[in-house]
Amino acid sequence: MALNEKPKHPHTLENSKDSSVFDLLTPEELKLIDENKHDVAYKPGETIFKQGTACTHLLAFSSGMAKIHMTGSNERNLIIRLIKPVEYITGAGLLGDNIHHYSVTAIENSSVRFIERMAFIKVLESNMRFTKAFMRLSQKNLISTLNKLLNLNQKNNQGKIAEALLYLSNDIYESNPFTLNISKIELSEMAGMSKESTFKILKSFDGEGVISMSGSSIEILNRDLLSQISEKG
Amino acid sequence: MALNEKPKHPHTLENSKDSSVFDLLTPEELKLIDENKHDVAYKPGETIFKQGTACTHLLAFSSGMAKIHMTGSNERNLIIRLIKPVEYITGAGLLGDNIHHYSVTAIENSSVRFIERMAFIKVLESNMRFTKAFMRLSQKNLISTLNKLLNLNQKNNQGKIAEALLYLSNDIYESNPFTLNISKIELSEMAGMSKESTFKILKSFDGEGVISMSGSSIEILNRDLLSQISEKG
DNA sequence: CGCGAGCTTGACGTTGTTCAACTAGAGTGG
DNA sequence: CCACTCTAGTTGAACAACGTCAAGCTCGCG
Repeated sequence: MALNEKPKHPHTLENSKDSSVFDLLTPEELKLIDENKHDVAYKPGETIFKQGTACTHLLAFSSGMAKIHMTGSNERNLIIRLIKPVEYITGAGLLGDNIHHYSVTAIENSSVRFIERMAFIKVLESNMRFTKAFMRLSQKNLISTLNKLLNLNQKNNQGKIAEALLYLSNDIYESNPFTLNISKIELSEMAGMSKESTFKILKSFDGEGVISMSGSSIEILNRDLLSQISEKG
Repeated sequence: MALNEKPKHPHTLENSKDSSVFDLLTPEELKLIDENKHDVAYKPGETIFKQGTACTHLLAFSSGMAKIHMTGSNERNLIIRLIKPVEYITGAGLLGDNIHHYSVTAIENSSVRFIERMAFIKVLESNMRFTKAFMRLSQKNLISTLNKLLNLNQKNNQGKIAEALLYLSNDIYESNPFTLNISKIELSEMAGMSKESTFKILKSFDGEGVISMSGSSIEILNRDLLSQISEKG
């Protein structure tokens, strides 16, 4: 937390209201974690871990913002979702094949706590409330991935952009208007389409009065219509 | 198992070699499960549970075959994956919001064991080896969902069909040639595209000697080329 | 017998990607 | 300090991919 020099978006800090599953631990368990962790600070654009590498630590994302993304055989990039504190990241392989199945890259100055796999597993073994809370978090991630799968597959490009804008306003920035801390190219990678299509659709939304956009700041003017576009898409 | 009158595809039974996580339970734990379960038999096409309904049981899929699928706001259907025994199904909400986030429908005569949520949670609490094994299975599901997300988003239709055929041959039927027990419309829902495109691509693969298809039986003739199409797609 | 579902094919139009060209700003090295 | 380069952003035109529509076919079932 102390590592985060000057967060551009103060709301990321407010979100520490998301109570951490680690609050469920006993002092001894916290001590075990504490003896088997290290903290690292990242600047925007820096890779926290990369898809395909060995997965040996649980990540506690403490401050800043990051993106979870994947690369397929065609070198194109898909952003699965954005990460805000406090979030725990397993790389989808921590308890299985010990391989990271996606990459995580910092978007803002961020601090991350790396907790050694065995210490994490020991705590899982000793604290069932923690384990159950952790399983609930995992299920939430699965649900959001399933919804993303459905949305990207079934919606047209307008629907995908509408969806992405609502996601950013509701879940990430929790404000309206909001200022993007990701490039519009990254927005296109979130929506799973070409950057050109993204620009054109944003422009048309702006022209039709659904949103108002200037530079990287966006205001949703007609939330109902945007929701409809996202639904019908 | 006894419920499955006449499986069309004997390989589904052979797959009981997938050792069940329930083998890790003690006699007392098995007794608890046994006292809080019921078994149901399904015919092809019957709904086992539906997206949006309350999620109160863990499903142990014991015999037959089924599909996990989702429906979006546009009424179109997407098949997430196929289910063979033995597999455990949480509806993605068993430990979280207690809502099924996808539907499961039988493809063949199938038998399913419904285990009451609280009995399952009690066993989780009493048996950490079981819990860890269960978490590993959950991560495997997440990984396959993430890969599906990437594939459907980044591959062209030829690549999607190639992928689907390889999945069916390698993971589902574990044979070549194989006979589809799903319709080609369902194949198109697996690949996330229109049925017409599916037909045309299958026909072109057949014409080019990549596969040989007659009715619902398909043989992969050039696995390397099919893999390449799936990769490049 | 008739109906509906799956299947099949071709024509057509839309959507969305690709390509190409250009601007602006940030960072680099001479 | 200027030229150079690289990336993000922006737009339009051309093209390809894909979905939709329409028509007809077969088969199993009521």
